[in-house]
Amino acid sequence: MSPRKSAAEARRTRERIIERSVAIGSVEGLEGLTIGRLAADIGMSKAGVLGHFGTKQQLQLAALHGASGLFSRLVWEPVAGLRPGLTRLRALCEAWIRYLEHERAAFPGGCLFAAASVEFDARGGPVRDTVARMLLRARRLLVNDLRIAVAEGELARDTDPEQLAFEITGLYLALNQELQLHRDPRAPARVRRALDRLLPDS
Amino acid sequence: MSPRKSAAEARRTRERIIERSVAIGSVEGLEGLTIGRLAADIGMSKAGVLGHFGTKQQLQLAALHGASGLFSRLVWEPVAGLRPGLTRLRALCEAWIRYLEHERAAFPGGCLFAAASVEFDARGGPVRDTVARMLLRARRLLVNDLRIAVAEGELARDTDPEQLAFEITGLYLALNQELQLHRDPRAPARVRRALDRLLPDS
DNA sequence: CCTACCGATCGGTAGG
DNA sequence: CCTACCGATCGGTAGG
Repeated sequence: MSPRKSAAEARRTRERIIERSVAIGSVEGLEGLTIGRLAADIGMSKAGVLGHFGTKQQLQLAALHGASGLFSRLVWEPVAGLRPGLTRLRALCEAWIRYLEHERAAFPGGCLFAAASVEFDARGGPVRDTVARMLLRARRLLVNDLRIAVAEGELARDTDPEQLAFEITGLYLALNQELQLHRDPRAPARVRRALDRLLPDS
Repeated sequence: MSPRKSAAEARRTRERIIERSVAIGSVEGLEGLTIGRLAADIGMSKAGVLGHFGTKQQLQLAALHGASGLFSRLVWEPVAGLRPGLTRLRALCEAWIRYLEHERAAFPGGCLFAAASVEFDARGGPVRDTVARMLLRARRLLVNDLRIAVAEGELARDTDPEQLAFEITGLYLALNQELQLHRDPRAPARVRRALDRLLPDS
């Protein structure tokens, strides 16, 4: 029997569980993420894992919030202080590419949001709603800087920010598929070429 | 005890099982497609279902081949006879949009290939390989007509067919996500606008 | 945080 | 194509 842990230790354990959940979820999906497999991976009992979250659904939501925090820290925060508009937008897009390309430790199965999106898109419930909300929030980062770029005259006046954000989203989905399914390392260069055309110097 | 069926009846039963498997797999994924659920849906016993395929993996492969046949019949065959090059390419793209937009009966959870791609991209095995092969085959349809269009002078000489096919793939992935996850009916129009820019009249 | 346990369901098999 | 069954694993709970 393990001794009761302090609140700080319990929090650290919770973080470790979430980190593993994100990694497993990216490979097996958030439904394929089972308590038993997770517990064995971490070296805990099922009840010990579940005690931190209550239900599997709460664990799935915690994994999504963990992945969202990773995106914020690795993609958004490094560029948030740059000049709003085309400058920040380009840096954001580049950071996003690197995130999909290099975060194999956190996401061995590719972007968790791309995976969870198709896994839950035909269901109801809080997991699906959370995935949808987080993806829209990420897209809003694109739309926001696109609007500023148009207002500042950095992009053509007739640019449709929502349209362009949709197309950029497609590039990231294609990038994820190309890296994960086809293991084609040329994909990042393809995205950069497409972005150069979508976001031209005016 | 049901009487033994004729070979023709058995074949029809097999088709019915595959049709349901494609629909369930599009919603629950090909792992979430369980023999028990499928059997209950069809009104058969588990052993009766499994007898047609042997293993779950063979059932998954049969579902993929069924969906591939659907794509051939609904997307490729109607345009295959058109003039190769830009004409056929545009018709192919439009048929592809309608297929994602309207085939809710066959794919209530969205395109089975998009779903299976993220579900299996981090694993090995024949299901993953089959998904990858089928997606590449579909992309080859795009690349093929893009090459012809360039050779015929219908697209700019410096067009990169592989690059353009990659970008079009991204549009379809974004379309699938937008329709399934966000339920946004404006998505098909967005894809058409993007395609008009990617495949301009020269 | 653990052990011990619950009913339900999983993929699959035997035998007819 | 069925019934009856297998061991394994699922999410979750009781109790400490």
